[in-house]
Order: sequence, then C-alpha cells, then structure tokens
Amino acid sequence: MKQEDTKQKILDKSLELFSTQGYDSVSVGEIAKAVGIKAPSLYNHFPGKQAIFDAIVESTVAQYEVDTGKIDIHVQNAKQDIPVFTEITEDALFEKVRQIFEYSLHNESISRFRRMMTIEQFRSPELAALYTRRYVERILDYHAGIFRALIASGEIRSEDPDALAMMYVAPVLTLIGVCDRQPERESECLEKLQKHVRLFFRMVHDGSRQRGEKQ
Amino acid sequence: MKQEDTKQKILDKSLELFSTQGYDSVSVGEIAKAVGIKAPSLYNHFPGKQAIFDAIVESTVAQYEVDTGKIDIHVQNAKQDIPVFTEITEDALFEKVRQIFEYSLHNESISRFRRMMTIEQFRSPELAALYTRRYVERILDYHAGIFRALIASGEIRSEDPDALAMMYVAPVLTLIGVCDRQPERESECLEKLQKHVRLFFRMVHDGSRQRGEKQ
DNA sequence: GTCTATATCCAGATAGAC
DNA sequence: GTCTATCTGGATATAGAC
Repeated sequence: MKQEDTKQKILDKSLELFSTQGYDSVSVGEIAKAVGIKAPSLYNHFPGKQAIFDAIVESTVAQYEVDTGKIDIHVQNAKQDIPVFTEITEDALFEKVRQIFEYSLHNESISRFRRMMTIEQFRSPELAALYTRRYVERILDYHAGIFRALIASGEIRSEDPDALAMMYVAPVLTLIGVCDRQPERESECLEKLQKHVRLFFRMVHDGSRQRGEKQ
Repeated sequence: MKQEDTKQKILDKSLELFSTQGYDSVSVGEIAKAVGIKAPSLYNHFPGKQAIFDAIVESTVAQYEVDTGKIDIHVQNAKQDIPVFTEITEDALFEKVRQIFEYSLHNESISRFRRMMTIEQFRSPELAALYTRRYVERILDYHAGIFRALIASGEIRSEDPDALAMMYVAPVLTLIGVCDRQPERESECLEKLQKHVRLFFRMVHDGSRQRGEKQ
C-alpha cells in the first residue's frame, strides 16, 4: 500500500473512532488495528495522536467547500442561489431541505466529523469557534442573505432577515442533532422537518390565503 | 466533614471536571485533588469512577423538577402556565424567555450537566435518549401545549402547534449551544434572542398591524 | 474515612532490526 | 515502512495500617 493511502486510511479510521468514542477514549493501538498495522508504524505517518486529530480537522475544513458544492449549495456566495428560492413552491422547498438534511446525516465524513466536533467542542476555544462558525453562523448567514433578497423583492414579508434565518435554520439544526444521537428516529424527524418547512413557508408568504381558510 | 458532605462534594467536583474535559479525560486522582482527599479515599464513597458518573446523572435528573419550579416553569403540566402567555406583551414575553435563557446558562449545576451531556451523549443509547428527552422533547411538548391552547382560544393564528413550538424553541436551543461553547458571546446571543422573540411574536399574533406598517 | 504503598494494566511514544 | 521490544508515565483500583 502506498504511503499516502496509509496516511489517508489512518485519518479515515481515526475519524470513525473519534466520532463515536471521542478523542481520549480512542488509543493509538485501536487506530492502528483498524488500519491494519501496529501502533509504532503510525508514527511513520504522524508525529503523535494529537497530530492525527489536527490533520482530520484541517483536511475536513478544506474539503468542506468541495462537498457542499455537490448538493448545489454555495455558502460562500448565497446570491447565486437566490433564484432557486424565488417563486419556489412549498413542496419544492421541502424537497430541497430534505435533500440537504439527508445528505448531512448520511455522508459518512460529514456526519462523523460533525459528531466528533460535538464531542470535542469544549476542548479548546479554537474548536468551539470552528463549531459555531461552521454549524451555526455560516448556515445562518447564507440563509439571511437569501431572505434579505427575497424581502427586498417583495417575495416574502418580514423586516428582519437574520431573525428569519434563525427561525428557519435552527429547527433543522435541532433535528440533525436528534438524528445524530438517535439515528432510528430519522423518519420521525423528517416529518417534523416537513411540518416546519410547511409552516415557515406559509408564514413568510402572504398569509391571507391561510387566514382565509380559518375564518 | 460528614460522610454525606464528602460524597456530595465528590459529585460536585466531578461534574465540574466532566463538564469541561469529558469523562475519559478526568482521572480519579484529579477528582480527589479537587475534593481535597487522596484518590483511594474516593473508593470509600463510590465503588468506581463510572459509579460517580452514574450518580451525577441520577441525582441531577431527580433535581430537575425542583430547579425548574424555581423559575415558574412546570414542564410536567403546561396548562397552569397558559394564563401567563395569554394576552402577554411582546416585551414581557422576551423578558420571560431572557430569564429562562440566563438561568439555564448561569445556574452552575444546570449548565455543567448540560455540557457534560453534550460531550457524553454518544456514550450510550440511554444517554442519547435522555439528552433528546430533556433538552428537546420536553421543551417542545411544553410549548406545544401552550400554543395549542392559544390557538384554540383564538389568541394566535396557526394550524400546527408542534411546528410552532419547534420554530419558537429551536432558536433558543441553538443560542444556548453557542453560549455553552463561547460564553463571551452571551450578549450577542441575547440580542439575537430578542430579535427572534420579537419576530415570532409578530408572526403569530394577527400580522395585519405589521403588514400595515410596511405598505 | 483517610492515608501510604502497591498491584495491575495500558497509554503514548521511541529504538533499532529488517 | 513495518515490525518487536521496550521505556516511561499515569490510569483504576486494592490492601492494610492508623
């Protein structure tokens, strides 16, 4: 096996172990065994256990843009996604959210890294900041940008795109958290997700139709 | 020092350490040092390290009802809190949420236990279920009950109290998560909280006033 | 109940042969 | 690059004196 292949395999197996047990509970012996080598051989690829963890963080952060590009989301510049949201139907919006939701849960590296970060978020201020940036702020900023444009164009009604983004995004984050802990509840969470998207859609689009139904 | 005092001190100091470093990173020697005894003396109070963790979980779960009662929240039966929400003003609602928010962050045992659970949530299916029950479901159920009553009484407009509860609660949970990781961002999160409550309040109460302002 | 001393084990990491 | 052998330190836990 090539040198770089082994190095990558160490990263993969380490992430797999770290994401379920946490950094401290995993021994270098365990990692080595999962990779198929003996513990001392690990030190030909990394200077120590902490270096493996650091490399995982660094490389996953780097690959973030690549992966998110695959599902047609570009957090960097939300503007190019605004047309997707304009004039979208309720069902199409849910389908879009469902796609991102399931991708986040089932993509192994994405999901494992998120769970590892959840466990290790208090390990250092840097990790804490990374967690908030990646799993809260960027998602909020992205959606706030879209909502800001939709408000300006009169597509939806509201005065606060940031608060609107929080209201739209936070339930999704909460449901992802539930599924990370209890994957067996995914279908239940998908239903809640659909109800959420439905309610949100109806609230931001001119509510007169819905109120008309009630009265 | 009395026997029970020492036992309680072990629980307190252990929680303090577990909540920042996680179970595996804390040694019984560290705990003993924090308590002011030597490691072997711990074994007069608990059969082992795991037993300390278990006792923390058990006793904190038991004290949950007591603590929440102090801030006038009774998750068990939401009905008695419905009058508090009826005809409430926007400012009063925020003040109420702010109070709970800050209590959750600054009450030491509450906050530490939550952070410990965040770190250890993947340790077992039982802990995962406890986390979801305590930090998601109970809060959602409580608010869904209130919203259901408010919808029935015509106080607010909506058709889905569960989705409404998710929309109302999830941003609060997200912001608590941010503050757990980065306590220095509390004031920033309080502002986001206020904006959220404000937007939510205006959305659920008949929106004609707000739409009138915009046109 | 607390201590010292100790047993046992396993962790991360290194040396050096192949 | 991989291995075996080994070092060193620290972990949980126990024995038994005070």
